[in-house]
Amino acid sequence: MATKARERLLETAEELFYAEGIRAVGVERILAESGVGRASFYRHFASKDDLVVAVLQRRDEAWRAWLAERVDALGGEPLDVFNALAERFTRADFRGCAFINTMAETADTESGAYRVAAEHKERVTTYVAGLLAQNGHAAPDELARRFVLLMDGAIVTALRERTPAAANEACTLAAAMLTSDRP
Amino acid sequence: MATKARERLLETAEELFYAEGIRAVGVERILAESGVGRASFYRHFASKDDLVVAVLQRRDEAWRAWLAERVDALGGEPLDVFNALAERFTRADFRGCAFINTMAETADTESGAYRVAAEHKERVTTYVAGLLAQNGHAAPDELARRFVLLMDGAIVTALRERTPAAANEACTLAAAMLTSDRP
DNA sequence: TCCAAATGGTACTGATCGGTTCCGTCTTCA
DNA sequence: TGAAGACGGAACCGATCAGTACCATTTGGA
Repeated sequence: MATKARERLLETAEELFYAEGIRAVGVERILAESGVGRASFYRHFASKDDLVVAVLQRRDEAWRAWLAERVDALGGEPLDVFNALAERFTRADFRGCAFINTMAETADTESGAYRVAAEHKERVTTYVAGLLAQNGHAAPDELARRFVLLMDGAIVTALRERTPAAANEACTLAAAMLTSDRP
Repeated sequence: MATKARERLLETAEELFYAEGIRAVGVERILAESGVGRASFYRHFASKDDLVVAVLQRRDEAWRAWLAERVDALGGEPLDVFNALAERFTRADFRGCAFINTMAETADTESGAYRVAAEHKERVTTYVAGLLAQNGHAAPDELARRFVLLMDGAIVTALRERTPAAANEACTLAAAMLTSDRP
């Protein structure tokens, strides 16, 4: 067995969903591109929706692990999240935030996909709050909420401008917020 | 003729596209909900993509007209754009920014839909720059870019939190940016 | 009043959607 | 070596997709 079919399905689906959108990618495409048989697909996932949820959960963990790793490598300060984002924005395959995109194209807020996406943002917020607390900032929860607002604003801006400039601007705004916090 | 078929198609499609996503809404649905015949649809629009572009152009103008009207009514100061947004966020049918959503679910940056969406954001930026210049702020173009970043961040945050709180937070960040600009 | 244009309804196309079923093959481990 | 399970391929299902063709009706203007 080359690679496990399930793993190949998750990898292929993640790439395609992120690049073209969840609804735009049919099961057919995923099967063709992954080389997995139709029957095997439905042995691993009850439905396409199941696959979508699994893909998003997987990406949530990978994304947050990546962020923590990059922030740590860049110095471990809260503002480094924007430097990490700037790196993402320059990637050729950058297509915004997979979770924002999911919420944008998934109307049903009760669906599994929407839930996982919303949860991802909360977890990122929690991570940023920890980072802020760790660096001695007061009211880390409130600051973290604004950090994520700036991060999402930067991501959406980068998606339409296709340049990493937005990361720096958001960083500047965040820096002003932090300094005004403790003069 | 009750209402012109074309107008009914645009209205119905705009509602459905915004509420459920462009790809999620088929031509069938639009016809059923608008009461327009299939043939009439294709007499007015060469394809669904044509309708999508027309809907987005229409919404772009309506949205910017709405923003200008609200800002004017609220006092005409740049920060009022966030108060206007707060009003939008409380609407029961609020589902984020139609243009961000369009870019999120449209992978092809060359498509008409993506182009109209990206253009919309530029026009909003231009409007905000004018507002800033009108109120005597230096470097209005640069400030406007950051304003729109904050607006988009607030919209995305409001979409997932389903509360208008993000508008106030973005407003606070923008206010800090303006005051640090001229002390 | 009469005619041309606009309209709504229906039937149809070929393609694709998500999902089920069966079958022959390959891998893994005892 | 043998058996069990994982696998890929293909045929098939009903539903829906965007789009076309034809026809009867309604409308607005002359």
